[in-house]
Amino acid sequence: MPVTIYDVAREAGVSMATVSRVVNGNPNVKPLTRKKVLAAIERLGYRPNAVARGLASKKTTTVGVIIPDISSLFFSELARGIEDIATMYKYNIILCNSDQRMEKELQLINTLLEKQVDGLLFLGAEIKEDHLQALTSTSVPTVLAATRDADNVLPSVSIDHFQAAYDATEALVSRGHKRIAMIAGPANDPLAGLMRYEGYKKALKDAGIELDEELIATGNYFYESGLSTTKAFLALKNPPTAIFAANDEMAIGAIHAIQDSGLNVPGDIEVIGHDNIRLVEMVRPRLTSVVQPMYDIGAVAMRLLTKYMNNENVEEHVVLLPHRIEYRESTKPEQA
Amino acid sequence: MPVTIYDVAREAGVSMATVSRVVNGNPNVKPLTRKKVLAAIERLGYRPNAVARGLASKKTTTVGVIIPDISSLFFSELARGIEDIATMYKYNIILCNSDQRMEKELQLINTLLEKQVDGLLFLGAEIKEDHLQALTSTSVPTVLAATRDADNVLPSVSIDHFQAAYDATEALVSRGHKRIAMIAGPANDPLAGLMRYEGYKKALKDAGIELDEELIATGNYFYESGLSTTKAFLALKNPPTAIFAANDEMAIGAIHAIQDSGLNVPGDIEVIGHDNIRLVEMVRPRLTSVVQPMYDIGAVAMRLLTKYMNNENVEEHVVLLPHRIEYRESTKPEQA
DNA sequence: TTGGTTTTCATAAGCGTTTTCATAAATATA
DNA sequence: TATATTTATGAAAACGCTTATGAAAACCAA
Repeated sequence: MPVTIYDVAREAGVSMATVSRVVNGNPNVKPLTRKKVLAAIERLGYRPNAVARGLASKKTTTVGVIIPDISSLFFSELARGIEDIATMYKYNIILCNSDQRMEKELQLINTLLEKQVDGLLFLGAEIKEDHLQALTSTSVPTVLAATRDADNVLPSVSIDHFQAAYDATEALVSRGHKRIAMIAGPANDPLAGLMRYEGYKKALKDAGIELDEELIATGNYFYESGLSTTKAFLALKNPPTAIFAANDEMAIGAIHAIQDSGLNVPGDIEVIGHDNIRLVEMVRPRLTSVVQPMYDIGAVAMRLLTKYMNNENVEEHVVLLPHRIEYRESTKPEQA
Repeated sequence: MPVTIYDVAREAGVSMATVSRVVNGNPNVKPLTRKKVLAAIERLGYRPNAVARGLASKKTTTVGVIIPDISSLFFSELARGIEDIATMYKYNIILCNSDQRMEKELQLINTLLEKQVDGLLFLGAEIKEDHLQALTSTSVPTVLAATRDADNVLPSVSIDHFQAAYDATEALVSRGHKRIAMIAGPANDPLAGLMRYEGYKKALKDAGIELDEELIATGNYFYESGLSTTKAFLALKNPPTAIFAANDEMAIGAIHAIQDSGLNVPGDIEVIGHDNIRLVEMVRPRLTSVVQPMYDIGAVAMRLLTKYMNNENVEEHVVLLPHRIEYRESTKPEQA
């Protein structure tokens, strides 16, 4: 029923091949012919069928994006970066939520490959052997965003989580704190979970501060867990004087727990978060946070992927974006 | 290079048709044959080509989603609802950001139709004649989510914005307020902007309160605009005693502006927001807000779309989901 | 057995493009 | 003018699958 390239060809009095050339901007078409074809297209309201094109050309101008949870402030910002660059390079995005469940992740990889995506963007936490297996056994280029496989087999774009956490802790140390608590992420999250914890430990060690197990809690990145873990900290006989949370939501939970107990931030306890999501500006006091450039990670990852899809040369397949600390009112000015 | 259905057929000693039947779960295959085919598939690592299938079957099991901005807390929650239901019905999502720019919206509609999506979900603010034109001139079913066209031509899922705003204002009235300010949305946003404003006006009128232009500000839905408009309110010789903001982010901005000026919420000024995004729990005092069930809107819209795609019967093509007010600490308990 | 059903499968015709490949037309070169 | 190049076009073969159509096989009742 819909009008096809064949209809246009007949209407314009040329062959399908010529119509195809016109549609695809092939220069080898006489201007007059091009005009006739364009007129026919207009007259008939022809709309090229991208599926047929995909079959014939073996390109879909579509990339698959596997993301843990699009409703998270963190990932949705990343997704926006991905989509903007994708649009710039004329790609569309098939977006899938994985909830970090490995089984689902593997299944999604498969579905997306069935759909013949030209490339794959994988966001998640842990990259296991099965992931590597699935992602490397295809010729479809893949880039990891905001994560990294242990052996740097796959191209990836992220920040140096260890160093970022080190810097955050160090900032607290340099403010004279001895009892610095950490609300860490789950240990099965090697980067945002484990690496940040390692960075924290190293910073303490370098400062000659002994690790106190009581000051380490594990959260799940949600506000609620920041609230509850901090309540527990405050109940200690010797509570912390500073808290570093592995992400901002938990940090905000920490702030509220502190305030709810009648204490002051940063007066009594200083708090520093991680990621610098938009929320940090929407709390009082506003949250000091390690800037993780989510949008840029998405954008750079997508850009990197386009290079692989075009067989362009790539110098560095593991890119670490810079991080920094954005100081706000949840920490005191550094001592002179 | 990749293995095709033909390879599987040869390997299993059957015809392509039979392989196709097995892959698609057609029951008309002898168990033994099915087993042979499955074994061959396994052995060869066959992965069906969805593009070829799409061309042959004229179904892509893909739906297009046009969304203003995925990085917004509001829309990303909606998107999650859409995606979950889509997954449930075996559809994939092509996600596109429109930034509410009409030109881009129209272009995206076109692109998605080229990609032969089985259905279209459109989220945005204003539905103009051009949108209607583009969306009704195709046989691809479309559902509007979180918005509605003026004449209810297209299927849609949303809430009754007028009534919701009425209720919110009325709640403030019933608490004895006479000077109730509103931070409205842009007037070119017919539902969340205009309708909520109308609801506010009507509630005041019904309460016999005269409209004071000074107490009406227009924001852009961002935190910053809540902050600045409220600062202006506070500078009035006769400032408001209650504020209704057209969305939560602006309401939170309002709270902080009030607190920054040394006043108390809800003691001096009560604040009520709209949408009930996750943020409302992350402020002190926690924000009273009109619940707009974003996730459900997305989910219901997607479900509705599946019905159209399957030619199922649909009783009501314009669905209004219920709203309610969730009371928290930014408002005082109702007077006895 | 016979004839009628029902199952099970193979053949082959699309689906709407892109992309060789070959040829015709136009232009340049000698 | 004749020949060599270049440029424009068309014919037709993929691309990998679904889906009539219809034949063969298997089953059943009489």
